[in-house]
Amino acid sequence: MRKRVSIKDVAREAGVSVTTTSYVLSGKKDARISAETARIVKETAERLHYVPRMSARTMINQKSKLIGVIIPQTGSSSHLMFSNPFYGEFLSAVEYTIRQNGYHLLISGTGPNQDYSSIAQMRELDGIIILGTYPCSFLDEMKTTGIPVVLVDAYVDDHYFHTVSINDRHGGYLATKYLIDNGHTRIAFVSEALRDYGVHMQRFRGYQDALKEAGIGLDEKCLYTCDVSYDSSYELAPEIIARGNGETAAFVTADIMALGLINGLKSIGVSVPDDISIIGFDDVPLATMCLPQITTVHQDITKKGSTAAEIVIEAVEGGPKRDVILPLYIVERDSVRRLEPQELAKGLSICS
Amino acid sequence: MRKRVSIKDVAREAGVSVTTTSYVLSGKKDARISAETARIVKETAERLHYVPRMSARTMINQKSKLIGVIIPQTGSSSHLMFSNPFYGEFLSAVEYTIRQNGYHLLISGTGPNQDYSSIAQMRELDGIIILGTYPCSFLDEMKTTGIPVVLVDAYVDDHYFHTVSINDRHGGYLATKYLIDNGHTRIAFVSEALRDYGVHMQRFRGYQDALKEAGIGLDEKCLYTCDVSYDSSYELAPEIIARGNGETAAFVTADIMALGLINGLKSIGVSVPDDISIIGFDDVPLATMCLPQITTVHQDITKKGSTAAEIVIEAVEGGPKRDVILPLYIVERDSVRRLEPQELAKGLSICS
DNA sequence: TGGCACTGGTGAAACGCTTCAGCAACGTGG
DNA sequence: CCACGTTGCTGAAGCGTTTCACCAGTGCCA
Repeated sequence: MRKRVSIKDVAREAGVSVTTTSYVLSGKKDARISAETARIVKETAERLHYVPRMSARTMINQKSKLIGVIIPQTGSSSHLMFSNPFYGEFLSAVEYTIRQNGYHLLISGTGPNQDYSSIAQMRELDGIIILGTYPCSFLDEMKTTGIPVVLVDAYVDDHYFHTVSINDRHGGYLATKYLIDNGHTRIAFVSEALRDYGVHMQRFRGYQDALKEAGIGLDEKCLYTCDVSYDSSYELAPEIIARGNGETAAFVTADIMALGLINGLKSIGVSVPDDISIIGFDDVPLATMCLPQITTVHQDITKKGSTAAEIVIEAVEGGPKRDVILPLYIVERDSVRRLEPQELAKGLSICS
Repeated sequence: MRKRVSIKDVAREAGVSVTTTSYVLSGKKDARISAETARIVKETAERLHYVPRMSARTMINQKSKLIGVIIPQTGSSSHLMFSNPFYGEFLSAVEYTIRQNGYHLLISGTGPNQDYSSIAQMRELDGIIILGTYPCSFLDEMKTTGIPVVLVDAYVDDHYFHTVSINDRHGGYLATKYLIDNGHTRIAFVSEALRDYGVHMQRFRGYQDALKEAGIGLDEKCLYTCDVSYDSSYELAPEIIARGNGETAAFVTADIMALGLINGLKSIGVSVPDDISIIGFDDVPLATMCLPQITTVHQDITKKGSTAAEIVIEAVEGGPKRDVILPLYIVERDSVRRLEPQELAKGLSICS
């Protein structure tokens, strides 16, 4: 394999200096180059298939035109970071937006002993998009690098970071209120293990808000935890029934979990929404592909991705601090049933 | 923001030369460094949070430790490259394997006028994984760069490229034969538009093989085309019924399409598998999340991703040419119904 | 003709790192 | 005491770019 052609080769072949070649090819408008020379250089570069190397450019401008994305590892498996379709849609939007702006995307899942701030420095990333929540020490490290960071779906109160999110608390409130408005009073809350700064915590707060507003007491027995994955919530179904709390509805904080739960319940003879109503969160495409179609809190995942990408690029290019909150709303489908007044007293029949 | 610490800073602080510092930190065993000096240098580097820059290393070794992945844009949308859950699972496996080997992953979707060989050269990618099929000119360009390429799910007959695939033709054969063995003789074939070198073409060949073996003539009217997406196949449902070919079964060449079709049929009152049987391909997680659960041709997508990653890394490090064919098999679920002999004569009742 | 501005171009330094070649000091065997 | 190998370390070149500073030539005006 022969050596790759460098700017020197183009210069020699075109009969001009490296400096001139560089000026022509990098298209600086203030450089004084005659039209003829420019033509020759461009032609020569074309002919030799010259492609400038980013590594050399990076050394000089301290800009790599590379954006990093960090995606959380959900659950226990070490590399099923895409088990939730949410990530695919998000990533797709980020990649597209980044690319349209002349950047490229470097992705990394999260491992136990991965040092992301090192990766960021090693690769001289211009900016980073971080999805989900992480230990504060990690974010502190990121801060010291001085690289712009956009936090998505994380509630970290630090002026340094840009953020993109939805009002998860309000979403949780809306979901729960929707169930209440449909006559439910015993409402299970199913989510990932609650962590500070996480979206699930916020959605839980919203759940509490709606309960409180309706004068319904919080019953800790109605709180369930599982991984954000289909299988994990599927396996949760028997436990919910076994506990015998008589819930007539459940607010599940991710559609993928809602679907797992619905099918898990179905597998043990409990029907949604006949026996129990379920509302999800996210409105991933999956929510309409199954039966019953899932009533859920809609958020625009693609918009979330493209917004995060836009912000990080703006920040790289000197833009101001930004915090964007995207809208959200309930979309009514078939997984929630209206409870008639006379049913209220009875509670969930299968638990009687 | 202060200047980033470089190897010079470490050297000065540790009171040794840059050369010595480099030898210590890059851990060359043949370098002759006293234990004491090594200790001091390491300590200093740690204390200053020194992280070597890849761009500088890349210039010297001509190795970027960067692997690229190219994912096809499915359908007409410009950035829904993850509309098929297949990609997420594949990418996840690739990313994990790559990372475990000290590489990082650069991803790029496909755009209309994207020049990937330029990206590859610009970023000095060590290797590339290409998913799906592309115009030959594109592959030729990749070849001229001399960068190792692993083709996944593409039937290109060129010794230069490594490949990872399954026996799609055999898979198509098995799927079709399964339908035939269950008593079906009028069998629709639903796939993406057939292209040379593509997996769908191979699956079609398998479909033909099985038909021929069973003495069933190929009926062009039973061939349907749509995008590899849920929505596109959903919308195909009315057309299949409208054509009135009396198919009692369909072989759909991707699960996501199979699901779209099933639900599309359902929406117009046609039940799977009661009215029509459907077999899919891929066995994505989705296939078991819906009702009926989809009978399909299983392939190990995660394995496909990790294998592609392993091969590309091996190739980068001087490994031999490799062509891997992964196993596949039918997994029986609920979307195919056994047709009883007396039903054969009648054909599909709804079309009568 | 001298002074000056403008045009079109070049040389060389710099970015951060690796690595070759070489140097001084110190045994060690003859 | 010389020759030679070994140990521990360093100087400087070089990777492919960009960019600052400078230079030669030309035209123009006073």
